[in-house]
Parts: sequence; C-alpha cells; structure tokens
Amino acid sequence: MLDTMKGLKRTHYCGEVDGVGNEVTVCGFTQRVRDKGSLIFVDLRDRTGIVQLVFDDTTAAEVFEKAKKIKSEYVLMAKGLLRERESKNADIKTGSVEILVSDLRILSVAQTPPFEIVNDSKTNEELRLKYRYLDLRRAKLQENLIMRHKIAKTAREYFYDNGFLEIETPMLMKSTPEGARDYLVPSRIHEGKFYALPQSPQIYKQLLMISGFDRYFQIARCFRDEDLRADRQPEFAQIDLEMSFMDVDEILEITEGFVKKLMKDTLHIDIPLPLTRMTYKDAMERYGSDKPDTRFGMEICDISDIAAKTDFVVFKGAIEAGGSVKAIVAKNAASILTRKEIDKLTEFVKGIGAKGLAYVRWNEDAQGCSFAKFLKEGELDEILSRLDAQKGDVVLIVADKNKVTLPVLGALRLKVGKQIGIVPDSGFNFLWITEFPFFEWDEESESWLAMHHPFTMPLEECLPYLDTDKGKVRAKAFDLVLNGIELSSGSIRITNPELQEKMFKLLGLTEKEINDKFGFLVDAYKYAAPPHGGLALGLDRLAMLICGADSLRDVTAFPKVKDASELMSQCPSTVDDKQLSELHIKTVLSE
RNA sequence: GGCCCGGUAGUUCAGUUGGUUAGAACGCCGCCCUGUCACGGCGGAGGUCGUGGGUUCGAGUCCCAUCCGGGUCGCCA
Repeated sequence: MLDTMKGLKRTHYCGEVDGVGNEVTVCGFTQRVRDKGSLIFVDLRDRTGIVQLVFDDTTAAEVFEKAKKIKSEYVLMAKGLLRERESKNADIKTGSVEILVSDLRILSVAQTPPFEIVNDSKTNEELRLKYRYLDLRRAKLQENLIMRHKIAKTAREYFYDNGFLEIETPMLMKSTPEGARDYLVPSRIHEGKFYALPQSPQIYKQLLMISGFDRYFQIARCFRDEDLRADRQPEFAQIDLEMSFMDVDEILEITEGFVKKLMKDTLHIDIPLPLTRMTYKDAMERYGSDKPDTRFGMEICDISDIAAKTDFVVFKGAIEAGGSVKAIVAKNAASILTRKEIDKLTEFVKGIGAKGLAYVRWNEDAQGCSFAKFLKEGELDEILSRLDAQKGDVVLIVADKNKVTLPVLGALRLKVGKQIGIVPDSGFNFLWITEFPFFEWDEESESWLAMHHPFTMPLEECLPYLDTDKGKVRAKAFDLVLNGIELSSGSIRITNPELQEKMFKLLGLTEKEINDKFGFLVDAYKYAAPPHGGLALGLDRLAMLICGADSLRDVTAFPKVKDASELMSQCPSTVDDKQLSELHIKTVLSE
C-alpha cells in the first residue's frame, strides 16, 4: 500500500537544501540505494539535483523497515534533520550535507526501468525515445529543457521590454504549397477541403503590420512535411518577429540586442556588437557558403588568371566556359592528407557535383602536383605564391562553373577543416549575411524561384534589373548565422501592391494563381501598409547550440525520428473508418 | 527515394576459418555488511542472436529478402 503526502509539504528542492540543523522536507525520485545493513543511504533526485537521505540505528524501526523496500526510481517524500556529513562528497552540490530521515513516504513504486537513468547513458537512442519520459528524467536532458525555457524567457523579456506585442496566429490556415510540403488537416464541415498547419506565420504577421500592431512577437510553432535531419524536425518553434517603420539596419540592430542578452543570460558570454555583416556575394566568394563557419580561415582563393595561362585543359576549359578555377589551402596538412585521403576527398567532391579535384601536396621532399605535367616553367610557383602556400601544405583546386566551384570548395573547406582539426569546438561566431539574391534558378523546373519568399523587397537599386537580368536582383533579405548554422532568416517585405503583383508574375504565377493563393494579401496591401520587415529565429537550433547538443532531439521534449514518427506514442497511426468517413476521406495505399 | 553504418541477456558490448552447453560488465533477485556516495562480499535468475527464407552434416557467423534505428545526399519558397 502506498503512502500519501498527508501532513507533509515540500520545503526544499533536493539540490537546494540549506539550513543545517533544521528540519527539511524533500521529494523526488530514487537515484540509488546503498544498503549497508543497519545503515542505508538513498540518493534522492529532482530537477535541481541530488540529496542524500540517511537511515541509521537512531531511525524508528518502522521507518527503517520501509527504507529497506526502496528501489531505483521510486517516488519518495522524506522529512528529516539536515546535518553535516561525516565524509563529504565534493562531486555533488549538496555533498557536504545529508538528511537524517524521521518521516518517509513511498508515494509511488517503479518497475525496473528498461535502462538506467544515468547521465552518461550509453543506451541506444531508439530505446530511450520509446521511453522518452524516463530518458527525460536524466539530468542532462533536464538541463537542456531548462535551458530552452531560459531562452524562451529571455526572448519574452527582451521583446516585451522593447515594445513588442505577443500575438497568436492561427494553427489552421490556408495551404500555399510553395516550397516545403504542408501538413494538411481535413475539414469535416467543408467536404473535400483542407486546412494546412503553418510552415511559418509569415502572412499573418505581415497582416498584423497592416493592422497597425507595429511590433509583433510570438514563439510560433511551425510545421514542414519534409525529411528529417539531426538539425531538422517536422515541427519546430521559432522566435517570430515583425516590425514596422524599420529598414534592414534597425531590424538587425534590435535582433543583435537580443542575441547579446541571450548569450549573457544563458551562458554568461559577452558578444561584442555590432555583429559582423557580410554580403551574400562575399560569403560565397570567400567561404563558398551562405552560412559560413568563420571560426577558422582556409578561405577560397581565385587563381583563374594564372590557370588560364596554363596548358591544362581542365583549367582552361572551365574558364573558357565562363567558369573559374579556385583553391583552398590546408595548412600543415600534408601528413594527414595523404594520397589516399585526397583520393577520398576527390570522391567526395564528385559526389557533390564537381568533375574532379586537382591538388598540390607539398610535403617534406617534393611538391606532389596532380597536374604538374600540364604546367610550364614557373606556373606552379606562381600558383603557390598566390595562395601563400608553404612546405607542408596541401592545395585543393576545383575548376568549373562558379555555381560549382564555390559550393564545392565551401563543403570541402568544412570537411577538410574538421579532418585536420582546425575547426574549434567552442566559440560563438555570429554573422549576418545580407543582400541575398531575390531569384534562384531552378534547374529542375527551369524557372526562377524566390530564394527567400515572394514577399521579399528587392534593393531599390536592383529594381531596374527585374525585367532585364533577374540573376542580378539582390533583396533586402538577411540571415543570422552561428558557427556555420543558419539561425534565422528575415527580410523587408514588399508593401507596394503593384510591385508585389509584378514579383508574383515574374515568379511565374498566373493572375488566377495569385488571386487564389494570395488574393487577400494583395488586397490588404491596397489599404496602405507601413514599411515593415521581420525575421524568425529558430528556437530549437538556438537551444541546440547553446546546450552544446548534437541533435535537436536533445533539446526537444518529445521529438520525432527520421521518418517523422514518434517512437513513444507510435504516431502517426491509422484512424477508424468512422473518423475517415466524417472527414470525407478515402485512403489509397501504395503497393 | 539513393548511398553508408548499426541491430547478440533488461542495458552496453565480446563472440576466432561456420563446430560442444553463446560469454563479460552493469542492472535485476536473494543473503550478509554502521559512513557509503560507480559502496563492498557471497549466491542466483535472465537469450525466438531484429524477422523470414536459403546454403551446409552443422549458421550469431556465409547468401538473399525484409523490418527497425542513425548519418548523409535529394528535399527543406
């Protein structure tokens, strides 16, 4: 028979007991029992930490007998005298005190858990996810979720203090199947019609600006029906912002203020402001990525002019086709990047679109150059001197269209950086990437797509190119990047309804499509809109980085796995025919 | 959807060219123990080797298929 809490009330959390010499009452889960016969120690755990309970020969017999029954994970409440320990334990916060228990309640008993609730659990994740509620008892995950709470709290404090209003937007909205796939919700009342769960509250927050809410803030849940990654869940939260009467600089400034406070409040790190800003063009040319990890160098260098003079057809061909020859230098890497390793890197770059990898491996005795026989006297020296390469370095060269050389070298830079150990595992390099292109050429559909979204305002100076050279149109769009991870994406929005219609048309939408999908939005802008823009910060990714976690699963209470199912509840699941028929839905399963 | 890695007691793993009764540690159960804190000591229980099929005198081990999980590419306006 289980005990009740009757007559007892918690006075302290386990990790926060104080007042030696006083009676305290604690409650929590049994971490471990050390039964010495006529002396029993019990480690009691709650979300704040662990405290040691003691039962000895001064303990009343019935209390002692009950203590003998305690097993792992039992839920207890204990009242007793807080006293100094005879032998201290420096490893835990409360290691110098213990509670000599006078009143013990066993409030709940536990089956033997399928795995031990210990911090450095080696149990495979599949099992831990199936019993997520047990895994969440582990201190590490408790700390992560508490940190996530702190991030949300800091966001609310900061944006409230800066005049932002927290306004909720609908979870059931119109499906606009551009970009990511929507999660659909069938309507019972409207036969054959569907709502979509929001991929982002984008349209609603823009409408709030039109309504005059000036500064909007929400911790918004968003849904995307795409395949998962360690850093991608099908449902996620973003710190969502929109503000009126501000251009890019002011938006970046106000966001930076949050970043600074966040890093201070959570990790006690001072981030100097303003954050570094880099245009998209610079980021691509220097790092081959629109989200560069700037914690290490190894920047991309153009050697097209030298390469053009050589007799190496791979180089010449690429340049004559309008492309370029670019290189990165792995400093002091000749011993790590052996021929075999470089061959692997060649396979790697071929896998991501390059035709091959030229290299110079300058080790102790020689400059091993994969294209030496095509070079004339002095050309290799010229290349090495341009790249500032020294003995011990490895030069990796890709020749192709710019669309290939830059991203390939960007990916190679990261891979090689990790391989030769020059990517620091600490540090927080926040970076703004600005002036993203508006359009992006999609090979598959052979059409121009909006890189950010179709409501993004082009830079005024680029408006003339809209009809002449779409590839040249830059937008008032920006990303916040941290250590190579995209944390946030934002833009100034188009507030001129004619321009908006024009942009839709340039993106290939017909009059009818514009009206069906965004008619209400285009109409709304006809009633005057303040200039406005905004951004969304990925709360989950932020939490992952601040917690130093490797996966979003470690900072999400109940995450989904790779195929978007949840191992604990086994959702998604089939539903009864009655439910389906009420929703006017028939399912057709594939073979 | 493609490619790569993994699946053996409750857990983490070992398991030889295919060969007797599949082992260890932790956990669990029982007994002993007054200063433990990864307590200790003695004893014990616990396995459809992911699943199905095949090769073989014989399969945890080899082959095929399949399921599950992870990573990655595609995808993520």
